[in-house]
Amino acid sequence: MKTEEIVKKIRKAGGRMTRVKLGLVEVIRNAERPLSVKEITLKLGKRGIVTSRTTVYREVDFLVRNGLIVEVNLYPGEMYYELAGLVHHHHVVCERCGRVERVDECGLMRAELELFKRTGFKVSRHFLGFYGLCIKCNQEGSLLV
Amino acid sequence: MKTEEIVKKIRKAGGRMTRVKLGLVEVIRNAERPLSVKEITLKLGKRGIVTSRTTVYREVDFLVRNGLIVEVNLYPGEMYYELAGLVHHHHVVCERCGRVERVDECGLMRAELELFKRTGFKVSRHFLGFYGLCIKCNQEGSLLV
DNA sequence: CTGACTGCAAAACTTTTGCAAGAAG
DNA sequence: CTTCTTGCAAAAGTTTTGCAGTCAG
Repeated sequence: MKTEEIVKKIRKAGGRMTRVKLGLVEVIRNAERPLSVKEITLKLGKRGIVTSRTTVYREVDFLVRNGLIVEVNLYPGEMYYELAGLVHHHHVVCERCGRVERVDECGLMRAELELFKRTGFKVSRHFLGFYGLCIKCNQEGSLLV
Repeated sequence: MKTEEIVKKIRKAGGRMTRVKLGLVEVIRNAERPLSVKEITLKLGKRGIVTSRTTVYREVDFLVRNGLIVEVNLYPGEMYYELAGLVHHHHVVCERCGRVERVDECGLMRAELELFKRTGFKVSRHFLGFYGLCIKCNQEGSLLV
């Protein structure tokens, strides 16, 4: 999604172009994994956009409601966000070092179709996360705690 | 998992047989979907086991650490729990009426194997939830809001 | 000007922790 | 009698809300 398109969507939704809104989209666009509100606020600060967490919560809410970013229920305790409209993918979470990576491709479309045929449940989205040990932590596992 | 086996596991872990621990396992065993701590506390109360949420949090923690129940990251905001050792399955969540149902069977084993071959990431568990409209809400969708 | 945005303080929630009293084994 | 359990109160952490001042269009 290009900046132009984003600006258009924000305008269409009655939103105003503020430093937080634009910065937030940039921060999320440049992140290589979903970010929490705390992380977003920090990254905004590093770009010189000092703001309150309250404002970030409100802007995130606005952007989610208008389909510019999406919630990712990656880990309990807090919600994560990533850019909407990415190629469909899922996440791999290392439970030791916390690294999060994307897994492109997903073969769940057929499963959803069959679910619908069998039960009438119409899936609009799904969440899939793999939790385990990344290759690095797996190798270190035998040495360290 | 039978009650006997559960009692044995609790003993082995150094836990004591208290009304909360036993009641909690029964409540979760009889639930047809994962329950939150709030729900567990309520259901315990209905069985005459009045306790504090603090205690439920602690017992849940004990039971998770000892593999008797498992966390289910079903919905943001709070954690859900269900009995461990069930046949591997996932959940379908209706975003309108909130109904949660199980979907047995899951074809992710091969995906995990391929992930390991490709990246060395060793999956220990995965979470998959389908979110959408159940058949009832889907039909009412055109009539109501 | 009007309505959206901002930020502080405070509230609402879930979850965790300290501590002293109570109970299981 | 040892150590786990319990529950209250308080703390910690995320998220929401009220309100008054600010700013975009």
